[in-house]
Amino acid sequence: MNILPELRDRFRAALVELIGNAGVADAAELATMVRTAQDPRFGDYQANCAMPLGKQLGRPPRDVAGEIVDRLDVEDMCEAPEIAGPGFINLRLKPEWLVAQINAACRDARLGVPLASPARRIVVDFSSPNVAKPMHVGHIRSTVIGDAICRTLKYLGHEVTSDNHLGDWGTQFGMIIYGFKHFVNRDAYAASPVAELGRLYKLVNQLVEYHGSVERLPALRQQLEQQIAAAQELARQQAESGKPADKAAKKARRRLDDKVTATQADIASLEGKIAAVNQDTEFAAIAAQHSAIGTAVLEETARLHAGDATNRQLWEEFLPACRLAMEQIYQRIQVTFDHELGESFYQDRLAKVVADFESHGLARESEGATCVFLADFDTPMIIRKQDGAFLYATTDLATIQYRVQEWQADEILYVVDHRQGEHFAKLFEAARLWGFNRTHLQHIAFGTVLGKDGKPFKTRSGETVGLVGLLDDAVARARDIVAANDDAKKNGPELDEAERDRVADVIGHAAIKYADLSHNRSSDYEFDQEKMLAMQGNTATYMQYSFARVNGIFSRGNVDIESLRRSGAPIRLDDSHERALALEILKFSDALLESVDDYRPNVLTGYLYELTKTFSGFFEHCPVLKAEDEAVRASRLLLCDLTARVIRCGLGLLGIDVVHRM
RNA sequence: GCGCCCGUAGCUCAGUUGGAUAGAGCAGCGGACUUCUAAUCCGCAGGUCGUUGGUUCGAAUCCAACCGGGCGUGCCA
Repeated sequence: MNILPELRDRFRAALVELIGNAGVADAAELATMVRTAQDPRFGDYQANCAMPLGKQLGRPPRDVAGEIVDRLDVEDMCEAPEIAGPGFINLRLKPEWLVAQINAACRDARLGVPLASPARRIVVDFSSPNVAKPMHVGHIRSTVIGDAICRTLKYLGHEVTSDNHLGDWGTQFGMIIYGFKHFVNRDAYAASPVAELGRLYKLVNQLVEYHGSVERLPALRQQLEQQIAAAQELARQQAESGKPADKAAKKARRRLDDKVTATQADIASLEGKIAAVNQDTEFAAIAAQHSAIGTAVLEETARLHAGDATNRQLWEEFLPACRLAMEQIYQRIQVTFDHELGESFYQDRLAKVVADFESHGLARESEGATCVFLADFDTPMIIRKQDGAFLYATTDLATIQYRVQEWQADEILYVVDHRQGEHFAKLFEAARLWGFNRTHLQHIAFGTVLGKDGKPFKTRSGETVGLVGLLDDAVARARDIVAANDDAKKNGPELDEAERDRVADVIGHAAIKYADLSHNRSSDYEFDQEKMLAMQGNTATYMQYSFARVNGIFSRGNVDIESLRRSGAPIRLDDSHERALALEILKFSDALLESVDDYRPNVLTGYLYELTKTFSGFFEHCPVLKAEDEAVRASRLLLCDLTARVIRCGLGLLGIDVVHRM
């Protein structure tokens, strides 16, 4: 049962009756102004629609509230509604209704969560790493958020297709092919292809950046001199004018100074890349031998795309190894995909996409490239480069066509970094012009993972942080915490070494996932290992602990919860903490709907946190095993069980496991 | 220059079509283990919601300007 939608329906009916077809206000919109009460003193739910309606009707809102209440049919669910303040309508659920609902949820394998109707066909595009590069911290968000969205949508009954749009056709393969041709260590490659390919990628990338830096540096230094000169000139002029510097003058100077600082930082970064090579005479010699590596890499890529036999064969040889390495990570974090159609899958469709755009007059040549010019955008979307190569915009268009035609997608979600916002805005507009205007396309944007310094999370040497190392680290920390806690137990340790390992594995991975999911996806967030493994606050560990604690009750009391569930023993809600817990459990359904409404998993984590806190209150005040009589004991055991089931289900929808002991 | 996003407690963050007294965790202070897991719980303290105006019964939320920060901005993805 979705409580909130049910109440809104009832209000809509009442509002339609009240305002009829007067056209003054939209009853459906006013009905959405029913929400959970902010303060328990106001009841369980409140409706705020009387104020705006009163305004529109030109009548006192309290009178309007009264008329809404007169027409409102909630007698089966709620106590008599109360009108408060300027015209709030406060609702309090009837105890007998709550009892009936919580008992129904207890008997329901879906915990009272109805299936969506109608179900939508939704394609979720997420994770999408470049297969030739090792996965790093930047891939966490897309993978974890996308996975949670898929799981939740599926649970709600939608037809979800998850697709990992792998980067398996880009320049990175040109790099590996070039590296393989010039630098491969055959023994290392035989021993571990992926490690050797990773080394080659890193090496070639570094050489490309080295030469690129050497090339750009003189111009950048010149630019710096000009900027410094401009800044000095401005300062001199302002000094000569004799006038005290006003706000605008100060701003102009600071703007120039900022430019100087930015250029200095760029130069320092380039110099760092150059120095890294030059410090090592052997490395410097290699760099000198491969001075044209930048263009050579692009040529290798072009040859691959053109069907060159050698490069094609190398690509076919490398790809399975790279994918296997990725699969291992996905397996480890328990993320699966229905499809993994990478960029290469669409390569023979790209020419037709461009031709289609041209023939429909949607694209035209500009500066040698084929461009789609769109209203509201200063720059065009380029779908074919001067040199004839296609871009990811082209692939994305082909992908939309495929997903709509082959999978009948009603909706396609792209769980991708917020920095690509403009790309997707253009892509969606271009797709609409192309004729895909019945498919809802949405960019599920997310912010950046930051380090302790508030800047994008990097290692001390400035490299991106590898995903495997990060996971290993989290599990190792979890292992220490599990051991310390188990050792400190009153009656001595309960877990053997194997179980400690297993628990640490679950908790460590959960901590990383949950930390990501519990933040509003559109915000940047600070990656803090200590904090995400903390046992207090809104962390996975805290939820898992609550779950384990419930299980502790069952095992200590030798309770066979399965048979108790089947026994049909009724749940009673006599204590206020029991009532609060039951209401929270019944809100699970609404939390899932809200979480999926704008694809924000943090709505679900927030709900679970509320649930566990409410459970703490119950646990504190309501003895379970030592309840006053058998009926109360059974009722409370079932409430504990329901709490555990919701936690397990909710965490499961976030891709997070539970453990029975910890 | 233009565009998008952000600014909430000492720190990290919630707060989403405008609702009643702005919430958590950490850090600080003070309590609670012979009683179902103290990885916990309870209490205290901590705020001009960047600033200034505006819209209205009501603004952290909407609008404008400004201040501060991030990102993007024609041939990478």
